[in-house]
Formats: sequence, structure tokens, C-alpha cells
Amino acid sequence: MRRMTARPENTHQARLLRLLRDNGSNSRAQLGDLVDLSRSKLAVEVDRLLETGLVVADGLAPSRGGRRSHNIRLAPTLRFLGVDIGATSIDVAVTNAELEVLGHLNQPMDVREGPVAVFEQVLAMAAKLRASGLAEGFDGAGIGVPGPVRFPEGVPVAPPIMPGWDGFPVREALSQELGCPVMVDNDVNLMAMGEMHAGVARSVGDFLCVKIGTGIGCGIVVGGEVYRGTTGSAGDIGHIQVEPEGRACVCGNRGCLEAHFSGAALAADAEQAAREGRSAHLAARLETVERLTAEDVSAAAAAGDPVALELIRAGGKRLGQVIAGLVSFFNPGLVVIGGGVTGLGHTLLASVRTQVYRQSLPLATGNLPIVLGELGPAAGAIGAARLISDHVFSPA
Amino acid sequence: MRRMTARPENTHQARLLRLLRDNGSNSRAQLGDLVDLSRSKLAVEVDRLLETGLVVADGLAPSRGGRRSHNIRLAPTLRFLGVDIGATSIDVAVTNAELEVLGHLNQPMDVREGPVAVFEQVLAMAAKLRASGLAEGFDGAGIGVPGPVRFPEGVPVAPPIMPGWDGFPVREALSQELGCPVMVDNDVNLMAMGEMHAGVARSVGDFLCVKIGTGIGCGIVVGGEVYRGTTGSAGDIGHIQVEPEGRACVCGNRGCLEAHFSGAALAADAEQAAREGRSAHLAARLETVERLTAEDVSAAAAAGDPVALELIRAGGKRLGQVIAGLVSFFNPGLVVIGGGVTGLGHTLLASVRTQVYRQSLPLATGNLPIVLGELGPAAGAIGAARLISDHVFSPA
DNA sequence: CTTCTTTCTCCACATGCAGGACAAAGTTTG
DNA sequence: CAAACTTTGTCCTGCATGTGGAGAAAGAAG
Repeated sequence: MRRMTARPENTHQARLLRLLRDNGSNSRAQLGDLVDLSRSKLAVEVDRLLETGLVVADGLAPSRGGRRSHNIRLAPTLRFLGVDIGATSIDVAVTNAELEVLGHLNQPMDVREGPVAVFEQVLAMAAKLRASGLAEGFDGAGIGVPGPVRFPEGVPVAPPIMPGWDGFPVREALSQELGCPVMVDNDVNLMAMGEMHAGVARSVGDFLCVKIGTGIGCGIVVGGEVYRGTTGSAGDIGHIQVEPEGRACVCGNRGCLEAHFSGAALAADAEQAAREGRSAHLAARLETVERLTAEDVSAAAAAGDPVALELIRAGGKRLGQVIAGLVSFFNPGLVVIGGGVTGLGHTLLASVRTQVYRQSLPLATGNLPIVLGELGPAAGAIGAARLISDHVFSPA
Repeated sequence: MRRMTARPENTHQARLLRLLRDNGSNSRAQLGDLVDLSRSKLAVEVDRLLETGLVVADGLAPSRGGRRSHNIRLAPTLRFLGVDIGATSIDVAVTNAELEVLGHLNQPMDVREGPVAVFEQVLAMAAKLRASGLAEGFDGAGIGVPGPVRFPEGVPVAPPIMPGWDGFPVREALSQELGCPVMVDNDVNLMAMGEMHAGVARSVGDFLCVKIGTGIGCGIVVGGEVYRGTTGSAGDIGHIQVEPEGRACVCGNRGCLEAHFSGAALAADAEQAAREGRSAHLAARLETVERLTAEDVSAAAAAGDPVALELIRAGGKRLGQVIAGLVSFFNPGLVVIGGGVTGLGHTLLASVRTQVYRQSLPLATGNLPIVLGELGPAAGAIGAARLISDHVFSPA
């Protein structure tokens, strides 16, 4: 079960591994252009990487006007596991060393069932992916949980929506079970990493990634690195006050953003509208299902239901207020909006944009794109794979 | 005029220079404990630094149980100039290489008089300090301006309260005049650097530094480094909305924090209270001066005037609302409050604290000190010296 | 006064790396 | 098709740098 994946011996090797991860197969000559090492040094390091098995030869590159160069690539047998535990579902993906998703499973599950039950499920899903021939074992696993994490130890801390998880040694436990290195992070941070690696945020140094799911969170990226804050709770914007005497929130305060707009709040608003007969569309839907969800609102909006559209617009305005403040404060180069309710799509986006561009100063918004995430439900799992690959591809 | 200050040749030397700057005179042996270099290597680098003249011998250290070690220190003739241009006044300080303030001048001046007039004043003040024998020349100068700056070029960009400064080549011009390296930054960022170097924020990696002056700004420090944002406008929190249909602000919006609480807003509120006869204390003051200032409010509060106290409390609440949001988002390890109106002191602080601790989640506020700055009016100038010393003490 | 500790210098040795020479493999030109 | 030029990869030498030990210098402890 346990795989002894080699680790790079120095920063040069780590650099090369990451280049190969991000740019795919590459010729030795091309690598030479990228890394500013002498030919001899480069040859030595590449040879050592080939010896460790992390890297393998991959045929000849096309000629660039002279002798053809030898291609190398990351070992095609390397596998990373990306796990994204949401409030109501679990995503598990297998990737190769280039972080391309080879297989992806999604399973509904309430995180409140506790770490033991969730773990069982995650392991079962991982086993299923392995059984389907996608992987023989894993060289590393990243896992995201919907709450703050003490990052160095990989342990959730005081997660409001995850009773029973406080202090559970997620990293240690999963590492034991899978027999490979594991890193744990907040799900929102992983979404940000995913979008940074393979999504809209490629080549942006400083950006925000707002995730609207059951709750609302925000990933913060500073200089290409996720910023986690002093206690790992940075980006917890769900409980910023948007209405001085607003709705009561589960956190005990009033007027929190999450209480006014989030997957949960949207569903509640929709149900109320349906019951009060304000929306025929939503009422009809409520006849067939027990409880409405954010997806129902999204469907109603797509069908042109005015009440649903208004709910989304009002929510976008609230969200926009908060984002406007964050933009003034943080002056990001990009704002990404993602998460389960991306289905709300452009209605939401338009509403957020209007609010931000109106409220923030021109210097901060001047060239500020506000866009939807590109990776959809896979963002978290890809980010998780990226997290662990950064770890595995760094000197031991 | 031009002084050719030597620069370190490599990162080891830079490291040593900064240690000497931050810890003062030090024995070679002690440095050896701090830097993890072999004795021989350390000796070589120190010798080279002695050759350049950046570092000089400084007698013998007390014995640590054996042969006494030779002390070294930064050259006592090194001088940095720290300039802090506020909206209504200019601070100029001369420091030695350890960034101890040797001389400090303050001069009222409206920044709106434009870069040329302000420059003249700054140069006159620098000349005065030099004439008083504190410095023969400067080895570097840092300068802070009350608006966003394109940091790499050292040029203000679209500063709302500094008409005429947009695009003015501050760095270039000052460097020409003084004949030494110059760095330019936002005044709030420099205050943060000052408090980090010599104030309350020593040894804190991630913190916020809120400056309340004519306007309101916030310095952001991430991992010991100032974060400036994509266009250099990070920390511009004065125009975050605190009241949906609040007061009109100079920026064109309504309900901005600055419109409700800042040096300017406070003065305006106080005048109104005085005119309406709500405060005998403030009214009396208004008889002797033409316009009230934040200092007058501060004095009235110190004398127990209930209206002044209430103004401060209300302002603190507004400020607290915004800071609470930022704390949730950024999860800092410390919040420093400073700026001209620090005289408002503990009344303001109490009000802010109440609001933040009430509104933010326990995980973020659990161990979060909210304190007043320690350096008072010198913070900006010290931060400016620190900025340029970081530059001078880095490899060329 | 002797012994031990600490500091500092000097030196021999190892290591690591750059850069040139050269061979191998292709392309282009006449 | 041959000659000339380009690019790539390997080998090797020389230089630079840094490590760690030996030993001298300076002081503390007994």
C-alpha cells in the first residue's frame, strides 16, 4: 500500500518538477532556457531526477534548427488524490502528475455526520477510483474541509458547520490510511488554488476567490500564495454585517452576509416566496419536492421567474456591498466567483459588478475583472491536488 | 553632495547588516550564533563589510566565559532621512543606521500646495537638520505621501487629496536633489513599517495598521512585508460604505467611513455641535479659533465634555464596524490604531474594541489585541527610514 | 599557576559549478 | 550529395567557495 515517492533533493530539482507539472512534457533544451542554470548543472540535476524515477524520458523533441533534444516528463504513473469535502457533498478526483483529472466522483453527504463517517466515504470513493484502474496507489493527497484549518498541523479548528471535527487529526489519519503525504486546507483556499493553477486566475498574483455554497467564504491569494491568516480563519466573510438590524444568524449576531445571501438563505427565501404565493414557478416546484434548494432558484431564474430573479439580484447586491469593501481594502487584480450556486450565473454577476463598480474607487476597480470560476465543481479537487503536489515537489 | 554608500555584495552581508540595524552593536561571536554560517565564512564576510566601511569595529564585548569577542557596529556616520508628508503637515527626521531618531522637525503645510512647494519645504527642513550638525549627507531617504503610490517607480497615482501630484516623479526628483537612493510609499504603509520596526508590532507577522488623520487608511502587513495591492491602492478603507444612505462624501458616493468619521468629519461635527449650542466646551473653544479641529474634540473629551465623548464613541463604533469586517476577512494577529487623532485615545479604542469583539467571530478575535500605536507622530518618519534602509541593506 | 573555555585565524581539503572543447545529430545551402 | 552551419549533449579542467580541524590568543575558574 505504502508508496515511497521520491522527493527532490534541492530547490533546482523542485523548480524543474514544477515546470514539468505546469508546462507538461518538455525538452531538456527548453528547460535550460527557462531555469538559468549552466548546461552541465542542468544535465546533472535532470539525470538525478531520472534516477529517482520522478521523471522519465519521453522521446525526442522536434528540431529547433539543429540536433533534436530529448524530451522528459513527470513519471506517468504518479497519482495525486484531490478531496473536496463540502457541507453537503464530497468530491474526489484522481490526477496525474500534471494535475489533469483522470477520474472524478461526487457523492452527496452531510458533513455533520462527523469525521469517521465522512472518512469512510472518502476512502471508499478513493478505493473505487483505484479499482477502476486509474491508480495503483497515491503519491499524495490534498483534502479540503468547509471550515478553518490549522494549516501546519492539518487539523480543523472550531468549525461552526462541522460539529465533531474540531481537533480531529485529518492529516495524520488520512496519511495513515492512504500511506502517502497529505495536506489539509480550507475548501475555499483550495478552490482559489484550483483557479490559479488551471482556471481563470492563471498568471494573476493577487486575487480573491469568493465561494458561494451553503455558506460564503473567500480565498485570498497574495503574490501567488494562499494567505491563511493568523489562526487560519482568513477569508471568513460570511459573517460580515451587511444590515445593522438584519436577520438573525446562526452565529448569534444579526445581519450577517450569510444570513441574507448564501445557498441556505436563498433556499429559505424561495420557500417563503412559494408559500406566500408570490411565485407560481417556485410553488409548483415545492409541490414535487420537500425542500427547495439554491438550484431550484437557479432553474426558476433561467425560466424567467421574476421572483427568483429578484432574489438573485438582491443577493448579488448584498454580496457586491461586501466585495466592494474588500476590493477597496485589498486592491486585488481579479475577483473570481464560484461555488455551488454558479448556476445563478450572469444575473448574479451583473448585480455584483454593478455594486462593486459603483461603490469602490476607480483606481481599485479601473482594470478589475470580476468573473465566474472556470472549473466548476472540480475546482476544489484540482486545488487539493495542486496543494499536495506543491508539497511533494519541494525538498524534503 | 553625492555620497557613494557601499552596498552589500550578497545576501549574507545584507542579513548581517539588518541584524546590526535591528539589534545594535553586536559581537562577532553572537552574530555567529544568529546566522548559521561557518566561522570562517562569517569572518570573511565581516572583513569585507569592514573594508566597505559600512561596518566598523566597536571595542571588545564582555566575556562569555572565555576569550572576549570583538564588537562590530554599523558605521556611526551613516544617516537616513525619513520624510512623512501628511495632508496638513510635514515630518522630517534624521536617523542613524540603527534607525534611532537623532533629530525631528515638524512643519504645518497643506499638501495641496503642490509638489514643487512641498519639495522646497522638505529640502529646507533636511538642510536645516544637516546644518545643525546631525548629518553631513544622507545615505538614503524614505518618503511617504498621503495617497496611493506606484511603488516600483516611486510615483503617486491619482491621489484624490493631492491635486497636482499625479505622476510627479517623487523618487527621481528627490534622489537627484539629495544625491542618494530614495524610496516612496504611502504614508500609512510607512506608519505600519514604523510600528513593525520599533513599535507595538515588533515580532508580529500579519497585522493591520489603521491611521486616522484627515482621512482614514490602513496599512496591511503580510508575513512581515507590506502588501500594496495590484495598483498600490490597498488599504484604502476610507471609502468603504458604513451607512447605505449616509452622508455625501467627496468621492461622490454616500455613507463612506471617511464622511462619518475622520479628522475632517470630527471637526465638522464638533463645529456643528458648538453652533447648535449642544456643547458649552466646544462653543467656548470656537470663540477663540476660527475652525475647530480633531485636537479640539480630543481636548474637550479629556475635559469630560459629554458631546465630544459621544462624537468619539459614535465614530469608534463606525470604525469598529469596518475593522470588524476586515478582521473577519484578514484574520490579523494585531490591529494598531494610530494617526493624528491618537489623542482621542482610550475612549476611541474602547468603542472600537466593543464593536469588533461583538461583531467578529471568536476564532478571529480570540487572541486579537487592538492597541494604539506606540510611536506617535514619528511612526511615519521611522517607517520611511526603515523602508530605505531595507533597500540600502540589500544586494545591489 | 594550571586547566578549561571561548574566540579567532589559518590552512588543507572537498565540493560544486561554470565554461570551453568536442562529439553527435539535424538543417540549410550550393 | 557534400559542405557548412546550428543545436544539443557530454566530458573535463580550472576556479571559487565553503567546511572543518588545528592551533594560537585571550580570558575565566579553581
